[in-house]
Amino acid sequence: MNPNKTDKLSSIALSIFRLNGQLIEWGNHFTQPHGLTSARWQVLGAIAMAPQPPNIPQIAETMGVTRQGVLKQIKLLVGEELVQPQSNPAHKRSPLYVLTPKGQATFQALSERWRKHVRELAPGFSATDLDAAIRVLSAMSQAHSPMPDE
Amino acid sequence: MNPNKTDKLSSIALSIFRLNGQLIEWGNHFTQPHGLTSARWQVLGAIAMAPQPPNIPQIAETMGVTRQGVLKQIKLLVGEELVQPQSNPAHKRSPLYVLTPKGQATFQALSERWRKHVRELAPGFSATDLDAAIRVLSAMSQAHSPMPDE
DNA sequence: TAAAAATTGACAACCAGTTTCCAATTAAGT
DNA sequence: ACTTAATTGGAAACTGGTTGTCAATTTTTA
Repeated sequence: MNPNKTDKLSSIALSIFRLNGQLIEWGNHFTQPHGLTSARWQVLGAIAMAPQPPNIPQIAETMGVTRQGVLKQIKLLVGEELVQPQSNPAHKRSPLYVLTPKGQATFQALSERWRKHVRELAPGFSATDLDAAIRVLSAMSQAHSPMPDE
Repeated sequence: MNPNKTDKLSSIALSIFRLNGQLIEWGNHFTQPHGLTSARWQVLGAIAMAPQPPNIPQIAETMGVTRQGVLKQIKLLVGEELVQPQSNPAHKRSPLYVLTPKGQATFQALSERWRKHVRELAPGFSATDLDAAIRVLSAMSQAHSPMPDE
């Protein structure tokens, strides 16, 4: 076999960059009919999937971005009445966020469309390949995780 | 049927987003001693690896970004004297770009450090897993490639 | 060959993320 | 309990990408 492992890793890194751009672009078109973007869809999902209503740093943590990045999207989502702050008994300044009924409806509709899309894609993939890909991505993530605070 | 495959694809999509951010961040630290960033390193690489000196749209094509995005980085790279425009016989307004000696030295040093880094990582990965990951990423890329111009 | 279409660089406006500050709040240490 | 440290929202400046528009240049086509 031709490219050695180091070349394969390099090629995967470049694929990640390219695919990230493609997925964001694709998601922008996908969510446009619902008045959303890839970024806001992700935040909506992080709130919807959280076991408890999360505050901003918790959303940022699960998404792997900074809390400032989440903050900007949250303000927009609140403005669009898809998300609502909820007073936090444990922290006066840091509200918890929940989906409004409109937000729930939007997220549910998007989830349905997304699942349908992925179901159509799935037959093109082998389950063992997918497992292998998950192993590789998770190991790369581990290997390039942020430095311990210096 | 295999209801797991759809979940696996979803989880891979989220991994892509997270890993993209991590790799960019990691690359910024990695290239900082050379006065570069992830973005400029990638452009430098696209020029270094091209079989012929490319113009801006060609660089954009191989990187999977827009020519405007490349344009901004190119202006910076030219300003830092890592890259040089070269008059294009075939197009008066669209120069071809080559690395300056300084640019070659920088890219070579970075390549060496990168290969070393990846060689250290490689033993943690199975070659068949890497091949599977490449298949998955390439299929996902195919499935979400930009719509044919409408 | 002349006219229409596509390509290209340049610039501006925007989106989504980052870092860097700051002030308010909460948590920890003594 | 008091002081200090860590967390948090907020705003600003910056990076790196996008789209859109425009004028200059190919390229195509009629």
